[in-house]
Amino acid sequence: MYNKIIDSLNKVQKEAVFYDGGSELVFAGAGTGKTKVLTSKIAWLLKEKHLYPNQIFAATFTKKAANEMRERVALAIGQSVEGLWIGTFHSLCSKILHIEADKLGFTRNFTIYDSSDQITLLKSVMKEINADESRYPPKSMLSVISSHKSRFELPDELFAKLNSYSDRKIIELYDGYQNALKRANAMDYDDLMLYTLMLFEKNKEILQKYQNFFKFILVDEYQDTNHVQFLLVQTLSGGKTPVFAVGDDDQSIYSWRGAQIENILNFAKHFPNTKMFKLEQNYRSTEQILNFANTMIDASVKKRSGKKLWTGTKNGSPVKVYNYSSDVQEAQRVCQEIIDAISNGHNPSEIAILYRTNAQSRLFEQNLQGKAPYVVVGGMSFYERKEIKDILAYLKFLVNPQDDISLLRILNVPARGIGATSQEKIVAAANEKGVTCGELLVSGQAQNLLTSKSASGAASLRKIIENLFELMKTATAKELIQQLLEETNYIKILLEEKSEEANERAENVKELVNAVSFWQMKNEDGGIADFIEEITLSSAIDETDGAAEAVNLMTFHTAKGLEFDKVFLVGIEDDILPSGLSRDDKQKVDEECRLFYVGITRARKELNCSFASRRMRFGGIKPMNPSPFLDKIPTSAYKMFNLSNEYDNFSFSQRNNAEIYSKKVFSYESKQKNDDFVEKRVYVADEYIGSANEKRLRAGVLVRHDKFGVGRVLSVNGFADAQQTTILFEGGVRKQLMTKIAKLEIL
DNA sequence: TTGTTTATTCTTTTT
DNA sequence: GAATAAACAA
Repeated sequence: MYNKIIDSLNKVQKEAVFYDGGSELVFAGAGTGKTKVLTSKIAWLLKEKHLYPNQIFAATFTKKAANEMRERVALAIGQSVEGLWIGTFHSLCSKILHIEADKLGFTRNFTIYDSSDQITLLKSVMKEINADESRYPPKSMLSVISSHKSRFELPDELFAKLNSYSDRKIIELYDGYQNALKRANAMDYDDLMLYTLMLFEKNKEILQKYQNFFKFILVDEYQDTNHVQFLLVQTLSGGKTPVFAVGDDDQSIYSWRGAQIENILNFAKHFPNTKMFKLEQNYRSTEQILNFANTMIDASVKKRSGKKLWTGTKNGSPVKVYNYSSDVQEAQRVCQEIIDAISNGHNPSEIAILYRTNAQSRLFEQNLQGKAPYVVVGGMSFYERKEIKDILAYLKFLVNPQDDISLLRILNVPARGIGATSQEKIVAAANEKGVTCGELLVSGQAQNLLTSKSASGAASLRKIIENLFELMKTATAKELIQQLLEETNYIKILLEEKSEEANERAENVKELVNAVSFWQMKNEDGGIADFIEEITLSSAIDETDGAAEAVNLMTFHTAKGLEFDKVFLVGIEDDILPSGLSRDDKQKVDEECRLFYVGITRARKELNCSFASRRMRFGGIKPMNPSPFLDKIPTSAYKMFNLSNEYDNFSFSQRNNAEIYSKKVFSYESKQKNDDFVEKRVYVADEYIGSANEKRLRAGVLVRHDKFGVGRVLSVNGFADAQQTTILFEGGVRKQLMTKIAKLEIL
């Protein structure tokens, strides 16, 4: 098998795999066999260089990629690769930290806080130091903190170079947040890497241990590494261990998460005697799709390493670009085409709908519902649901009793009479005594602080927790969660509500038990702590069942690394792609362009892009324009279909119906409410008409032409250079003009 | 203290 | 439109 795989490599791929002179950087364009090269390299190291699996450190971007590579390596060398250090930076660091936690003042069973835990914790810190939430929005504070962390900027140094009050408060928050995490024996995502790096910097013996341990370091998706990750690789390599980095600057789409595209562009400077390889032969897409991608990114992004993908695959079908009248029509048409394709024998799992934001999935789901199997990857995950987070909070507290965030979440869940006032009392007492809330509760001191009703609630929670602590010593993960549900009556209380929603929640909780059981079968000696860590470090893509035969719906970001025969890129509109929040910053716009590029290059055989002229956004219908990225592509690179004048009335009435149902107007009896309904309806219609009054060129707008004078636009067809405007001028003169040439002034 | 309704705010991407 | 916060009633 090994020889067969090596033989199937092309010339450059072979050179990269067999190179034996130190660090390497492989620029691997989309679909050029990146994973193949990585797995071949690992197989080569094991087979030809006789390394042990545990001497190889390989960082990937998702767990799914790691698993896939592990399997492929095992297949190639025909034996198990147990012990291979392969995973995301987060999970690899977590593995090291679990071993070395005590050197950093944590215990082995520290908790990893997810984003909602982070917000709760930060908010509690803000309360403590009197930071106003409207002035310091927790969410944006967290992103500031995160970017400091990803650049390895610690609170102490930041305090040293302060200049204004505002800065100081933010660093105080950062500092307070870090201390609170430590008190809770918890780390956030950034901490996993930050603390590993700090461990290596502080403790040279430990660093040497790992440096001697690893004989080869591989990093996938190198363009998406942040500064701390770069430092980790550099430190671990120590200038000696070869680093094999693979990446594509054209697919750098995570700068908002701290990724530095400079890492890949400056790789040769950072690692001595780097050998560079460029993979440019694409094995995935048709010539038409590649041409579409290449011309788009060539024209839009200047700062690139520069490479040109090419393919031997001719005879593909042209890329299609559709202009729809509305988001509703877009969803209907796209879904109908998919349904037809499936009935013509297409495999649903080879079809994908990709969009910029998760919110866009809804209309597509509605139109596929009951007509075609589909999966929505990402968005609100199963583990983010209230009921699941509740149960997990119990489990997290049991694993790490210092975890106050989890304790406060379950303090009154299910309701046991410990409201906001009681909770504040406990928190205040804990702060005063310098202990955790958990300690107060378990020791029984919490009860003494409270009024009789709340005190008995606290006592019953204490009892539950003590029982579970005891059970945890002997029970399996599955038994523990079952007993937990039993003692808290969680499911029973839900079922007593007798509402559809509560029933569904109860079902979800049962599903969690199933998930634990299933996991336990695969991880026989794993404890509940391992289960929790696995799900907190999983991404949406890891959770999806690859075997499911279903149409895939996901964001451009989530789609990175995947490929499908038939791809629909929807909502390719200005203000969505690029996002309105990126529009003013050239660097951000470039990243959005690369995001579009990532989307395009997911397609193997067929690519369809679409944009709508109107779209429901922020609770209203807004006029939309095609993405400026489409303008950059020569019209010869695709086939344009303008359907913006069809089905207008249909989408109109459907929207009004949606309005009626969403407001539940029919459920109101009173006359007054019915009047509201009428008003609402008029309002909706007004918005449609209102859109024409905006300073945009579309039907209804008054324009002035140098020669023909003032006229009213009847219709606008096509876009970019090919866009034509039909105008009825004063005196009944009707003209069809090329927008680009006829300098129209919008009145 | 708890559950419900109303008001307000904020709308990107995720390990 | 949705999620969250605030206000209110019980």
